[in-house]
Amino acid sequence: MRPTAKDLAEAAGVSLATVDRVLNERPNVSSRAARKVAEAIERIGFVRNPAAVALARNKTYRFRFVLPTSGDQYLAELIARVGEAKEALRADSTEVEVAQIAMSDPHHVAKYLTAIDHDAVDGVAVMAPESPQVRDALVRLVERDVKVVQFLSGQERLESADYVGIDNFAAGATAGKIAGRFIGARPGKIMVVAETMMALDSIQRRLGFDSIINAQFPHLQSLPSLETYADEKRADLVIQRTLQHHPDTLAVYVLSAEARVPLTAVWNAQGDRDLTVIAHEHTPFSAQALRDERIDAVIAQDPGHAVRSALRIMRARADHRELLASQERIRIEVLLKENLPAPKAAGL
Amino acid sequence: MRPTAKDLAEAAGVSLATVDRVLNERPNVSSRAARKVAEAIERIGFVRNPAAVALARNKTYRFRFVLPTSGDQYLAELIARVGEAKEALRADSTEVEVAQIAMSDPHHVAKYLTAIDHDAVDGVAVMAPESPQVRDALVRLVERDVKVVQFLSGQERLESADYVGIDNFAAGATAGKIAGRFIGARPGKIMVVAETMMALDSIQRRLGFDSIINAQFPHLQSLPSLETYADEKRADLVIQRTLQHHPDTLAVYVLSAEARVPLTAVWNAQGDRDLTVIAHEHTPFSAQALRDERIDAVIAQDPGHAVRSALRIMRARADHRELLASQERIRIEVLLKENLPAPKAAGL
DNA sequence: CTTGCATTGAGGTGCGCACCTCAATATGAG
DNA sequence: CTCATATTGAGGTGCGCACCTCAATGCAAG
Repeated sequence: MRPTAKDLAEAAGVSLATVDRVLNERPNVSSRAARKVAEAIERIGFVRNPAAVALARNKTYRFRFVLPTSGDQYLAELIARVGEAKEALRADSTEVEVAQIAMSDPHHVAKYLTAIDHDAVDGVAVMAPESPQVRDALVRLVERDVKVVQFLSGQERLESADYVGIDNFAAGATAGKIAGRFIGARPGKIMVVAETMMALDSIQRRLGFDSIINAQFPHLQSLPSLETYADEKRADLVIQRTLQHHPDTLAVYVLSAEARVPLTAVWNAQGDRDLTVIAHEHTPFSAQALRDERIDAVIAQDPGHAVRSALRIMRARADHRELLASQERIRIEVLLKENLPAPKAAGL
Repeated sequence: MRPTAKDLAEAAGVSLATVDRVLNERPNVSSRAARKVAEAIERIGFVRNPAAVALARNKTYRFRFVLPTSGDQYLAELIARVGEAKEALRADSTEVEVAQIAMSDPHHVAKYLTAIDHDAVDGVAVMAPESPQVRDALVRLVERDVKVVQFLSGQERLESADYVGIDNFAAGATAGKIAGRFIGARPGKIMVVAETMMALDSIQRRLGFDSIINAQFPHLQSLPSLETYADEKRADLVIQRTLQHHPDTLAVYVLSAEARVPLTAVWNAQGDRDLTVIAHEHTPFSAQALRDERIDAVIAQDPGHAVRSALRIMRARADHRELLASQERIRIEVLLKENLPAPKAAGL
């Protein structure tokens, strides 16, 4: 039979009350008693019954995802996954909500984060661009004992918070390797497009990409990043111009999650060129383009996994629990037409 | 406040006892009462508190992984992941164990499975080669109300059991696509090596591989499968002979999880040829070879994910619970040197 | 009407723990 | 020694549900 707290008290030679004080880190425990209990825990292999703990605490956890308003397909996918998790966690007294706020003004974001109070929320997963204001606001959140997860965003990593997402340098390097190997021996140029190069993740992907192209594919030259600013007309213009100026363009690498605007522009302007196309994130658009062989490869991070991982982390932190690091590492996935997940999985 | 069973009874206009009968599917409930309760569940949004259920049931779950004895590195990795899960689930009254049995004789495997009794085990995850005997034994296990998961193995899918693992045809197709694109325009041959082609998963991978090579890379020819039977001498021999007979060999595709024997033979015999090498599964060996650029790409299925998925499925089945299908789909991962996970993740 | 069975309700117990109160004892400072 | 404070123990309550017993009611067949 599995030992209970009562058994533990007996084994440690103390009362149940003292065991309770030790287990829940309450005050007024002598170091001698604490040691006795700790030793007994090891000796009899005591493990708290999480079900009983949850029942007795009768606490509801409240976690919030703070996401941008501007909605590309990847964001929509992300929100759908949060919705799924929300349903799945309803049983576990865990409330999950999404707040979408404008990310353009760092002060506004910081203000929003600062207004979050510890009583209303146990943890937040924040997807916001890098800025000192936001970083400070996150630090203050942590100080108020709100668990913080830096979520899929190119922020400087905080010591006091967890990060969920891929290594963007490595993701860029992966894209570079695929591009180089897919292109083959032909010399030529690679067009690199981003929504904006202000974002840290775009910068890191670019650096990773270039590091591989330069080191391993010297016959290829990656052109300066084009920025679309999510503006269709501008994208058409700069992309068309670039393709004209560089007739020897062999490939296109889209750094941002939203590939629709730049790639539509590319397809309009490419003529009869054979371009190797690499984009980021699995979305309905990128999946269809993979199937149509208009995109050759997609570098992706699974949004469902990211959401669940963020929730597991916040929950574990709230309970002062350890977690399985290997499960929380988000993989840099390489998606081709051939290993694309089936669109709608038959309910298993 | 979240509604309890008591609230549900009130809302349904029945007693707690009847609610209990309905919720736990006990006999002696009129269809009228059942309807009233079901309606009230919808109306007030009642959800059982899993913590309370777990506590009241006070049941310990027992799950067993039935794996082969013969140990390649992937199997070792798998067993290590089961060990991790075992530790993690200790708190949740869930016992996880590994049984390694010889898989060479289907009768022996079937006998082992048949000997498992319902009282001792709630679920088994079986990794065994296809055979009618094993399939029948699994069906009988299901009939005895043991939850069965077909685990990472090339078995004909049972209707009554879950499958955890990748689509091996798609995995082979992915390998084919990578091989074709990495090789480029040069015409030549691809050597295909397997431990044995008796295994269904090897066959499916081969079919997937060939389908892509034939359809998309007509300048490439994939040679008949070489079988090593895990015999180093034999591997050396057949591989050396094949390389001699086909000087225009451009790539090697190793179908089996154990790539060490065939690839060592290849490296010994390749001379100054530049070969594109594709293998399966992330192991210390394949990871190191990726880093050394002796393997170009690895097609992998995450063993940690597979183990956790199998456990989640068995647990959900035992509780008659639904589960999130998207979480249980094992991805066909493409690993390059650039997106290889860090060897030892710093504890997060 | 009576008998037998199906259905329902009332109520109790226990799962393992968190959290609380109150009294008893120990320890240290002065 | 005396008082204040720190430490400890005993005991109770409740979390939400599963599982059990027993009595009461319903209903239908004979």
